[in-house]
Amino acid sequence: MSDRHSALTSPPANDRKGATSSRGATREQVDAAIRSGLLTGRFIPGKAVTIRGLATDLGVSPMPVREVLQRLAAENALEVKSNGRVQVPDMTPDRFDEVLKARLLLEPELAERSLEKLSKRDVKMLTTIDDEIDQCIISGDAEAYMRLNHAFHFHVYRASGSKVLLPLIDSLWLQFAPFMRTVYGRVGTAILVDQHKEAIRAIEQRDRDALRDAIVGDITDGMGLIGKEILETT
Amino acid sequence: MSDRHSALTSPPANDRKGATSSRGATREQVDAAIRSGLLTGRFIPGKAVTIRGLATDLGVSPMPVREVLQRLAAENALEVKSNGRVQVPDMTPDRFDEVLKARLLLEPELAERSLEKLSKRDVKMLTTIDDEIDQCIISGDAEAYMRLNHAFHFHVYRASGSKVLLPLIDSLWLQFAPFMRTVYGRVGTAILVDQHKEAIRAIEQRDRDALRDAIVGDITDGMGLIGKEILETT
DNA sequence: CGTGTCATTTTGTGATCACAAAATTCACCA
DNA sequence: TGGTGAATTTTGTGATCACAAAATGACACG
Repeated sequence: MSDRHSALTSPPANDRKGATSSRGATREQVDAAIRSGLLTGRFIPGKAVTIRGLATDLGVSPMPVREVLQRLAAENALEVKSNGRVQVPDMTPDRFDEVLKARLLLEPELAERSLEKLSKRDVKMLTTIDDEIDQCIISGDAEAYMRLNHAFHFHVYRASGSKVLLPLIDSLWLQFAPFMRTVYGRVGTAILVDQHKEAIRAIEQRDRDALRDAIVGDITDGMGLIGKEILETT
Repeated sequence: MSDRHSALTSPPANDRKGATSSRGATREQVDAAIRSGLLTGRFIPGKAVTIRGLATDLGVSPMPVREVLQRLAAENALEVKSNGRVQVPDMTPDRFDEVLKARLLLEPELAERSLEKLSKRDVKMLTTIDDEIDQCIISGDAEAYMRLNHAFHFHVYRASGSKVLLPLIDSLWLQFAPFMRTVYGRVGTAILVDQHKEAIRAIEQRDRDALRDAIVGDITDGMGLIGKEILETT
């Protein structure tokens, strides 16, 4: 067994300390790897995640993995079952509905707060990201789409400088992302509608309400309609 | 040094295995202890929290403490500095304002969703808690007040059965509780106004808007006015 | 009296180990 | 052939260790 579940980008045991080797560097690397894996849907909901498995995949000892798994469990991105087993939580209709409503509650709010902080440079960056998103939708690259969609939203939200709402939204994304990946895998990316252009226009025009509407539209279009899939497929 | 910082209820190395010894029991015990300590203000903001210190306080090995600290750091209840040191985050005006607004955004919403699930038995329980709260305000027992106030709010919120919003609110409480404790220590508990009675009445009458208003009032009264202390004392 | 330096202690981190519980495999029998 | 039991492997957990970085304190010097 040379290759494991291969949910991670598994650099072949490359232990180059050339990068930053400050305090807790290994843990941060593991954290970033697993987080990225969750956000791009490389982990399948319901599938068990083992400490030793991830450790060998990432070429580190089980120790930092244990801590990271606890962190992600605290953010409800992972679920620790009663037997200690860790897995990506299964999505239920109730949970899906709750995450959707929570997103609609928090994200337009934070986007509006970001509005005044967003510069022309940010608009340029967002436009670049959005262009790449268009290509991903056409080419059907779901993983890249998810990564870029996350980048787009959080580029906006991060501008707010929020230290409270932003982590909450982060938690929400970690919760629905793995499930959405399975949805895209089933229905494809063709059904995706790009609502980002209206958001960009709203930012350019400094229109608070229009930005809120664009975010709301993006969330409902991205999750709302295709999310109903779980009600029939299960 | 026999006694440490004594931020915990330090049972004298009582290793009673008599209780539940299921998987991860030690970690849960440590988690509950530290969480409770944060919510009742037994940890001072800005003060460093050491792994070995807590471990010896709780009579366990550093290992479960490490994991719990990571968990709480993920919830922004603790802060890991660049040198790896863990401390209770210092409150800043910006952060305080953000937490306050986030509470006003989430808690009335979840309270409203709880409304239909709350039974007469719950009203009875809430009334009992509120009576004890009154006594704490009179006697000036800030720690008991905080514990009961938390119990009151979360008894309402838990009824909603929420698995998404509830953890987010949990995170918010962990963030502001330690700071509020220092506020109460400075201005006393006499200034506290009890808004819970209106909440109870709203629940009895199944009045959604009244419940929202009561929760909003409780949050603003409890945090809003006295929170302005930090703007002058700093 | 203040200040910089050096030795000591404390602390976090990653690794490894031992153990128990759980899951898995597999042989054996009805 | 199908299921049931034990044997084996896997896995999480708590503890301990070694190491480096950081904090602390002592002490000498200006």
